[in-house]
Amino acid sequence: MEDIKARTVFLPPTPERGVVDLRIAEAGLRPTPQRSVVYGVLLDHAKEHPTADEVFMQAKAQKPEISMATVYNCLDALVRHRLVKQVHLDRVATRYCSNMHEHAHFLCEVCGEVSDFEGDLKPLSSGFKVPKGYKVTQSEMNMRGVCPNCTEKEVSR
Amino acid sequence: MEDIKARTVFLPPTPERGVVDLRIAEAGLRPTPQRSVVYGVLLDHAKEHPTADEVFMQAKAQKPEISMATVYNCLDALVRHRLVKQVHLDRVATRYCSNMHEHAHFLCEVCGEVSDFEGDLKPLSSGFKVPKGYKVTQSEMNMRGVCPNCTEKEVSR
DNA sequence: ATAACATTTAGAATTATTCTAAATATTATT
DNA sequence: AATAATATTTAGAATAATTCTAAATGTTAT
Repeated sequence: MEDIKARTVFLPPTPERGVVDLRIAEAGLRPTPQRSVVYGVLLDHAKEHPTADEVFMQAKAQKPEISMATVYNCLDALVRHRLVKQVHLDRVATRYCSNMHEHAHFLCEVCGEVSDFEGDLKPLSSGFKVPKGYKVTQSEMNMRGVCPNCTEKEVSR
Repeated sequence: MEDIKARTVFLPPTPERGVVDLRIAEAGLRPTPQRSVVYGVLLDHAKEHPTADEVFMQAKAQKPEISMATVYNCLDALVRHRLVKQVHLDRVATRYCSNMHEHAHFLCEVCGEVSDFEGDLKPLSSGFKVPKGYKVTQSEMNMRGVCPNCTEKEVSR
């Protein structure tokens, strides 16, 4: 079945339009229509970990005048205000993630799909020795390998 | 002092030329002059976590005919054969790391310097729940924040 | 109402990376 | 040793992601 537990554990229900603006405001950002759309797209597509380009296309469907530059501006603002996280999985496009619960990312090297893994990113509890004097504000844990779907297909060759 | 423990803990002595070729061969790669130079640069500059472009410039100093395409080819070959690791810290250029001991990376958001932190990247020991069926072959842990040098400077303003 | 400031926009510019096809080097086969 | 097959390197073009720029628009403060 397509219902892989790892991908569903964390996802909170998508908030209604309006709540999105509230969250943006709470984060200390002015809730412009563009930011709402961009953040809304990310909340609706948290599982897919979309790239800036994918966000742009989705956003455009809702607000045809929006520009790529604005998407980048909004994404940067949302990241700075801790509403979304950047995911740096490989040499190509950065992905964005609106799931702010502690979790790691997994990239399937066969199909390219990104999944969420539960766990603690706080350096100490995750077993990393942060040397004295370093102030850690963000962490990111990424893994790669083969997802269950692709393992199955490989076996049946 | 500049001698930050976190950055020196892991670094093995740079192997002599020839040993470099041996290691490349052991990894199952043909040791071409270009690969030796590229791998040598990475071993000599492990602390700096250079980008492809920085590797290119260093390599060029030793072998002026080398091309950027070759640097990318070599880096990819070295990564595939597990002699070096890619470090994906942000939206810009990928960095390369010849230190294959278990460790995390830390990016100082003020000065941009990358440091190594000791710790275990194996998902289980680092506290991540890998769901059944996922095969993890590589992990990467990245943190960001402010390094001791920059914290000091900020305080003294 | 006006000034100051923030945000958005289109498009150009930049940067990192990949692709392409020819040249060169290496290894295997005769 | 000569030839064929294969792998690697090369320069440069092409692509893709991201950043920059300057003008237009929108918002907040005076």
